[in-house]
Amino acid sequence: MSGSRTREPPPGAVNEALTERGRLTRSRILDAALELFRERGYEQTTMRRVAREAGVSLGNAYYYFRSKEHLIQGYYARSHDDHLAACTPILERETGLRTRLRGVLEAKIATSAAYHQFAGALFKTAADPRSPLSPFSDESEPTRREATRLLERVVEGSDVRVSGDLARELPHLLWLYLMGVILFWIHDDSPRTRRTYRLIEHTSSLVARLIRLAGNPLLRPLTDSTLRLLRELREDGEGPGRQSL
Amino acid sequence: MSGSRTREPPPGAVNEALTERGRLTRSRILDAALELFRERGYEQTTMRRVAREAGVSLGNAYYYFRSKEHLIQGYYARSHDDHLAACTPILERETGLRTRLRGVLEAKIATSAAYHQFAGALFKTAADPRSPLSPFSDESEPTRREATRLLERVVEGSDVRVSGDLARELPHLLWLYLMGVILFWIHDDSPRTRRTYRLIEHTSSLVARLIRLAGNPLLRPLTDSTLRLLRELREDGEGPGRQSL
DNA sequence: GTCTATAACCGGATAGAC
DNA sequence: GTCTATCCGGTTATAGAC
Repeated sequence: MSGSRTREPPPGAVNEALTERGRLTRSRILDAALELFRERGYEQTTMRRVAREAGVSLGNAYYYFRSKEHLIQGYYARSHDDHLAACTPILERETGLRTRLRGVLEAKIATSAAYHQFAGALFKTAADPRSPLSPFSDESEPTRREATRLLERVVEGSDVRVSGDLARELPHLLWLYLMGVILFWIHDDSPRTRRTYRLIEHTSSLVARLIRLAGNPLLRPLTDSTLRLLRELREDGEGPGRQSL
Repeated sequence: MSGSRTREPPPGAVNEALTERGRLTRSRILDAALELFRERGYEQTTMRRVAREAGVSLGNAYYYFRSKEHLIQGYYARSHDDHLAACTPILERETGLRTRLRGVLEAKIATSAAYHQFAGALFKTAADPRSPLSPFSDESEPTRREATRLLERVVEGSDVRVSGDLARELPHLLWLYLMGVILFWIHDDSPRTRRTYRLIEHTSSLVARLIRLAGNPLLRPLTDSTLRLLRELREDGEGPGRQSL
């Protein structure tokens, strides 16, 4: 509200401007935070405790992370890296679209398992459109782009050929699909999130079949309208931000 | 944490056990809160201020609303009532599925317009699966059921005939679709949320066409798998809660 | 038993000294 | 870059008035 940003903004996610000691301190704080998040969840973890575990003062923790929420960015980055690593063997081995899709989705859930409880609280702040943590925000753009790129590889490396317009939009649509699966997973309290795996098993097959059908004459008008809609929505955003759905 | 609920739980959403004066006080508090939310948003509204505007003490406000978040339940109820009222003429007049669907969705957005900014913050707490405010929570079941019922009327009153299995699942699917539109709206910062209206215009048409196509032999297997999946997911929830997606 | 008011507590966030 | 001292607002405890 009373926005008078007189001084340099705190480092935040960017490590570049930090000294060697600074980078170390920052990483100590982040490690402590992630461990506490895993152990007792987000809400139950106080900034005071994070600072204490990391061996720094409260104010110092705020020097490196503008807010408690900003600690979550660290989680995002790490999570995506884990996911990428887990996907590589699948994408190198498999060629079936359904199998590739399923493997990538399952890998996301599997690598996130330890943070299932935590992810609920995480999503709470992520859902706020004004939060930099929103998956739709400008600040999340790099991670979002990387994830979309991964989904592009899923299609490209498969034995299914997709035509021009659809090929362009498909990665974005699949990213939305991934978001939906994650949303489901967050709400899934079945043992070992069994239901999410079932959801993935069935929907990956559905989605793969749909993609194959998209070019069929019966569905052609529907496919075209959908693609036109997506393009329009992407284009008519005014001002900066929020353009890429 | 130290949970010793020795006394009766505060009234909360249920008005029944209140005296006339109590009901009045409660409503004064809610009115004050909603006005402040509209004026300055959720975060910027303090409980102290709400109490002051309503002419009661801070403690008194907490007597009627367990937490700041619980004030939001009042918003939900009022919002749904407004929506219902705005829908009635449309549902009585129109018979085309596309038109009915579009009208109902547009009514939701139009009646919520004044709370657009507020809704962002609202969604923040609503996205937490453990929050009673989550649209998927047990506590939201009544409102969810009413909304689903409304969408059932959209289909039933139309000139499109839908077969047994699909007819049963369709209202739930349309409710999910509505949630998706609301999610988009929350993130939509175009002037007068123009993009959301465009989204509704196009997707209502798409969805209506899809519903008509669902019975087609080409799509039959896909339709059937989808319905089977939905039934399965609904059924294999263990324990109470979270059963109805 | 129904309701109101006051005084804390606790944790996220900030200011400013070193 | 790091600390200490505060602020501020959600929440709770509790004392009592009707």
